[in-house]
Amino acid sequence: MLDKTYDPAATETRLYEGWESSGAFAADPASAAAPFTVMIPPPNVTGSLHMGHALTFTVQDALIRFRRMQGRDTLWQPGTDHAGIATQMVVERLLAGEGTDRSTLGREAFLQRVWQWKAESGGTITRQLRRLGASLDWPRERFTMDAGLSAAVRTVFVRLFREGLIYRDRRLVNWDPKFQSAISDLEVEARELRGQLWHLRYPVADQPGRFITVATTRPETMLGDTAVVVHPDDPRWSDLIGRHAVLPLVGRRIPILADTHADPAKGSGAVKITPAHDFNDFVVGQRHDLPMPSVLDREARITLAELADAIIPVAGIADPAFLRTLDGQPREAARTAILAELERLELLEKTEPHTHQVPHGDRSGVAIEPLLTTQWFCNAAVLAQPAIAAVEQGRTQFVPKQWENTFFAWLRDIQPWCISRQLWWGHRIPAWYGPDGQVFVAADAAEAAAAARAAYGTDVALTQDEDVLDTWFSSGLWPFSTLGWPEATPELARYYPTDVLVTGFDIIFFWVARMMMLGLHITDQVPFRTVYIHGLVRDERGQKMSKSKGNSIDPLELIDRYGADALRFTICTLTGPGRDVKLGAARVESYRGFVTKLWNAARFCEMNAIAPQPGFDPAGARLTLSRWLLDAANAAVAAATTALEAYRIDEYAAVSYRFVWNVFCDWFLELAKPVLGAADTADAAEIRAVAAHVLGTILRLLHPAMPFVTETLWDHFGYGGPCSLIRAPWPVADAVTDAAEARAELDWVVRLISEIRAVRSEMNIPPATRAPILLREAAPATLARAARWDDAIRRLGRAESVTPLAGPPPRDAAQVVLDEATIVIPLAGLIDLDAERTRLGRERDKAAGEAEKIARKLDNADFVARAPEEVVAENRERLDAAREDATRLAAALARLG
RNA sequence: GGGCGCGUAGCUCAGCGGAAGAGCACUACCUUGACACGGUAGGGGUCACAGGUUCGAUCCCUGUCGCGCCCACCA
Repeated sequence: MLDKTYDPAATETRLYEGWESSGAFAADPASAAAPFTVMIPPPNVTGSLHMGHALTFTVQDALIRFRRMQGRDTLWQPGTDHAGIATQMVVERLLAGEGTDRSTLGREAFLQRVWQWKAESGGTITRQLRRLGASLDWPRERFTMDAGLSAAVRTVFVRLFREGLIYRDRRLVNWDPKFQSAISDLEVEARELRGQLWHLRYPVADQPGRFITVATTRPETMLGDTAVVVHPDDPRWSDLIGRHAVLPLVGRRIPILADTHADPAKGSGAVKITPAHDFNDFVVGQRHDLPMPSVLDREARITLAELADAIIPVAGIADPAFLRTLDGQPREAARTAILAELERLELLEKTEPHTHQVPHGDRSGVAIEPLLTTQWFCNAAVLAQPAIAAVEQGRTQFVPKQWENTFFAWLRDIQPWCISRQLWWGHRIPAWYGPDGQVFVAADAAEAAAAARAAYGTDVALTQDEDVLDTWFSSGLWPFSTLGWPEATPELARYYPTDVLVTGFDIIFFWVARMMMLGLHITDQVPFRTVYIHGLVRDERGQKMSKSKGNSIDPLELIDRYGADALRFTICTLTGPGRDVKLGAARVESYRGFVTKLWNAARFCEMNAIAPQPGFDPAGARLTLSRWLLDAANAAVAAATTALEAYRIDEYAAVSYRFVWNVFCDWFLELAKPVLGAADTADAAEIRAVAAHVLGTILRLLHPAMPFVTETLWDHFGYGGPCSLIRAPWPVADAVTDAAEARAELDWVVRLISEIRAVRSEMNIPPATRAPILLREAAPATLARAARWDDAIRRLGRAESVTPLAGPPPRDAAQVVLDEATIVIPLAGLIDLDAERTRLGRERDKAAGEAEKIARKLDNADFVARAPEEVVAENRERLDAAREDATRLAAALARLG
C-alpha cells in the first residue's frame, strides 16, 4: 500500500542510486538508435549548487529524459571547469587564513595545494547535481585540466599559433591590479561612480601667461601625458595647434596636436593624451607616433622609471623633488598629492562633480588599469566569420531566435581576445623561450627543445612562459575535447556535433561564441545545432539572486523541504522563453501540491484495484468514459510532445498539469467512482484497465519534470521493473474509437453537472439537500444521455433523481438552459424566487447582449464579404445559439410569473 | 550614446488578428470513503497610453510614457 503522503526524502536517494548503478544514464555508442547529445555547461569544480544551476540543469535533464524515453541514445556529458581566477582566489583566501601566500609557497607548492583543494571539494557540485536528479553519464565525467583536455588545449594552441591566429603583442590590456593579471574585455564591468572632473591648466611653451586647459577624471595619469589634442575646427585653440605645452610637474614639452578625437562639446575641448593608460589615447598616440611612457606599475603605483629622462625642472612648474615623493605611491594617494601640488602652482582651474562609468574587474571589484604589457592574443575577428555564417545559415539556431542578434552584434565588432593570464592555476601556455627570447610554441617541452636545437644548432636552456590561458579557452573546446579530440574516438564521430546547448544569456559571449568560433575552426562543424537560452533566476521581487544581497535561496534547502520533483516542476512551469524565472519558496510549496495530487490519485487507483493489465488494447475500449479519457490523454501527449520539441518547457508543464488535475482527477476519477463502486462488472473491469493505462501514460508524461515520484509509482504499480520508467517509451497516441462522439457526450455531461452545481451554489442550497433534476423539452438523445449518466449526475450534481419533465415546471424551481433543454430544479421552500428571477434576468440579458453583439457584426456587409467563410459561419451559429438561449431564458423567467 | 526585452485579474505569467485565460491570492460553502498540500462555486481586467493598418487589433505598424537588461570613449 502506498503511504498516506509521499515522502521524497525516503525515496529520492535510493532511486537515483538505482538508476545510476543500473546504467540508466549511460550513453551507448554501440546502439542503433539516433544519438542525442547535450554538453553540460561545466560548473566550477569547487563551486556548489545555486538556483541558476537548478534552473539550467532541470531544463537539461527534462530534455534528456524526454529524448531518452523517445528512444534516442542520449549522452549528457558531465564535467567541471577549473575556473582559473575563481579557484585561485578561493585557495589564496585559504592561504591568507593560514598566514601565508602563494609567492611564499612558490608555484609548484601552490599548484599542489589547489589540486588538494580540488580533491577535497571537487565532488560537492556533482553530489548536488545528483540530488536534483540530473541523469548525467557520470563515468564519462571530465575536468578541463584532465590530461586529455589539457592535451587538446595545447594542440589547439599550437595549431592556431602556426596559423597566425594566436600571437604575442605588446598593447594596452585591461589590467586588474588586484590579481595583477590581464583580463579580457568581457571580464570588465562598468560601474557608475560619482567623481570629479578636474580642469588642469598646462602652460603653453614660449607664450608666458598662456595656458591650455584640459579636463580629466584621472589627474594622476598626467605624468604620462605625451600630447594635448584639440579639434581641428575648434576656434578656441586653433592658434595653438603645432605649438607645445609644458607638462606640469614633469617639465617635458609635449605637442599640441589637431585630432578629431577631441570633442569640442566635452570638457574644455582640449584633451590630454596618456597613451599608456587609456584606450582612446593609445589609438591617438599610435596615430601621431607619440611616446608611451607607463607611469603606473602592475600594482597601480606610480613609477617614474620610464619617465626619468624626460623630467626637466621648470621654475614654478616642475620640481623633480616633488616627483620623487610620488614614486611608488598607490594611484589614489598620488592623485591627491598631484592635485594639491597643481593647486599650489595655481594650475588647477576648477573642479566639477562628474558622474561617469568606470571599468572594474568583475571578480576583483577594483578599477581596471589600462596597462601596456606583452600578452598572447587570439585573432577573434578571423574566427568570428564562420561563426556568424553558421548562425546566418541556420546550421546553429538560437531559441528564442532574438538572441541571434546579440550574438551577431558582438561577433561583428569583436576585438582581439587576450588569452594570457598572469595566474598560476590553469593551462600553462605551451611556449618556451630561448636565451635570446626566441619563442618556440610546441605541444610539450621535448618538442620545444627539439625545435630549439634545430634553430640554434645546439641544445639550449629554454624557459616556459609563466602565464596560463584564459579559462574560457579550454571551455571553448568543451564540446569536442570531452569526446576525446584530438583522438578520432568513436564518441567524437557519434556524438559530435551535439544537439542542443542549454545556457543563460549571460554567457553567450563568454562561452557560446567561443565554442562556436573554436569549434568551427578546429572541427569544421558547428559544436551544437541549437542553442536554447533560458532566463536568469531572480527572487520573488525580480531581484537578481546574489549572496551579497542575501536574497538567494539554496536549492538544496528547497529539495530537503519540498522534494526535488516539486522544485523541478516549479522551475519547468516558470521558465518561459525570454523570461527570467522569479522563484520563491512559496511557489515551490504550491507545486508540491501537484506532486501530492498525483500521489493521491495513484492511491485512489490502488484502493480501487486499478493495476496495469498486460495486453490491454485501448482500441478495444467500449465505454464512452474510457474513450473520452483516452482521447483526452492523446491530446495531452501530443501537446506535451510538441512543447518539449519546441523547448516550451513551461507549456509542457502546464499541459501535463491540466490533464492530470482537471481531466484525470476532477472528471475521470469522479465519473468513474459510480462504476467502480458498483459490483464487479465488465464496465468496472474496463474502467480499471483504462485508468491503469492512462495512469501509466501520466507517469511517463510527467517523468522528465518529476522523475522521482513518477518512478516511485511506476515501480509500485509494476508497470515495469524497478527503476525502469527512466527508459520506458515516451507515450504516443492510442487508437480511440469514435472519439468525437465521446467528446461530445462528456462535454454535455460536464456542462450539465457544472450548471447544476452553479445554480445550487448560487441559490445557497445546502450540500446535504438532494434535489430532483427535471429535463424539460429535452430531445430523446439528450434524455438517453441523461439516463446513461444517471449515477454520475446524481452523485456529482447532488441530485435525487434525473427525469424528463413533460408539462410546465413546478412553481418553486430554478431553471437553467442547456442547449435545447431546460434543466428544472424544484426547490420548494429552499428557493428564493426573487433571487431566481434576478438570476434568470441576468442570464437572459447576457445571452441577449451576446446575440446583439454578434448580430451587429453580421449586419456589417464588409465583415460578411471580407472575413473568411468559416469565421462568418461560426458567428452565425453563435448568433443562433445565443438567441435561442435568450428566448429560453426569457420563457423560464415568464414561467416564474 | 546604441541595442534588446517587458508593461494583460491583487501577484506571477500564458495568449499575439476573429467570443479576454491559467496558477496563486481573495470570498462563500463543504471534514462527500484518494487528496483540506483537498472539493464546489464565485468576485475581479477601457489587455500602459495615443495614433495608424484592417471587415475586425490585447495581438501588426508608428510614436509616447514607465520598468529591466546588454553593449559603449573614466576627457
